[in-house]
Amino acid sequence: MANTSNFLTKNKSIVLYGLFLAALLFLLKWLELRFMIMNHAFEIYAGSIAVLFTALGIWLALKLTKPKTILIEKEVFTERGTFILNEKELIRLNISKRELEVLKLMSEGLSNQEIALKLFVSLNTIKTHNARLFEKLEVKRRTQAIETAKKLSIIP
Amino acid sequence: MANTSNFLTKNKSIVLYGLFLAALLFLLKWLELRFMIMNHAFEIYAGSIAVLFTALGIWLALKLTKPKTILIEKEVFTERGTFILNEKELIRLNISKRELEVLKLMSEGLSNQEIALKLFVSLNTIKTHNARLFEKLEVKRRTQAIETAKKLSIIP
DNA sequence: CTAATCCTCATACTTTAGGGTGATTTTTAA
DNA sequence: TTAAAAATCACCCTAAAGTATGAGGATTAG
Repeated sequence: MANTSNFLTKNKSIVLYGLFLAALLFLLKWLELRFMIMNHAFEIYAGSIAVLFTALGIWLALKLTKPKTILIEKEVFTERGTFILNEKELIRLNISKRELEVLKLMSEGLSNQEIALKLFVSLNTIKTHNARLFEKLEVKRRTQAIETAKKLSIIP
Repeated sequence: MANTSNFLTKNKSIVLYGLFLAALLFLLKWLELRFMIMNHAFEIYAGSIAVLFTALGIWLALKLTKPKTILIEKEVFTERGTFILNEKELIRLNISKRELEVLKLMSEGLSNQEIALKLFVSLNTIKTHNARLFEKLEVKRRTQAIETAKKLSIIP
């Protein structure tokens, strides 16, 4: 059932086109009879088909063309000193709140020991946070971490 | 040559009859074909029109409609203004060219060893420069030196 | 409930950074 | 030219940073 449904959904246009053709066949047969009687209906018939299928072609083209996606990077200038946290990057890099906190203090020039005291945790804890941060930011040193984080607007 | 001519003359009627039969067979076959085509000519004609005008419709749609585009605007925040080196501070703090050079590389996240290699000097030389820099900037660590220097517009 | 994160901490070890001291060689400016 | 500043380097030592591994408690999403 799921497969059928899926098939129908995916090939909706093709199915519709098929149904339309079937309907046309019936119409043809019916018109054939009429043709016997009305000799000059042929031009009208041909014209109708032309118009109908032109419309069908247009509809198909509009339905089936994939819209192009154009990414426009709009540059927004900010005043000096205006920091806007890039939350998308935080999510992308999977950086936790605590790690960000450590990163900030690190960028302010605090030593690991000072950060530990400020956050009421042990020095080892800060070191662990650092290691995780360096991993996530793909850097090797705190100075690089600060540089990268600033570029990504993770810290001011 | 004489033989052939003789044969044709003697059996003229038979040959003609044979030829006529052959012609008739051809005619029959041709009529049969024509009959078949005549029977279905209408459908073929209609089908041709349908296909042709479907194509025409598609072509029209693609030609005459603007290409479907979805614009995705991404805001990129850029800080207004460029970096202007604060020479007064450099003079005030009495920081030499070489020291500034080291400071810059330091802020880019390079280790002392990397800076030494880049500037073709020994690791000890870089350490000496650092010590002088920290003294002049009145800081204790490289991270603080970077912070302070950025605030003073000594480095970007 | 439970699997997955997150935060925490420890131990042991290596590497890098920084402090102190002293010295030599360029460069620069009076 | 000559003293001052700048740049270079060495050695020794300590402090801080970073790596690796393991592990327990708290929180949270499925």
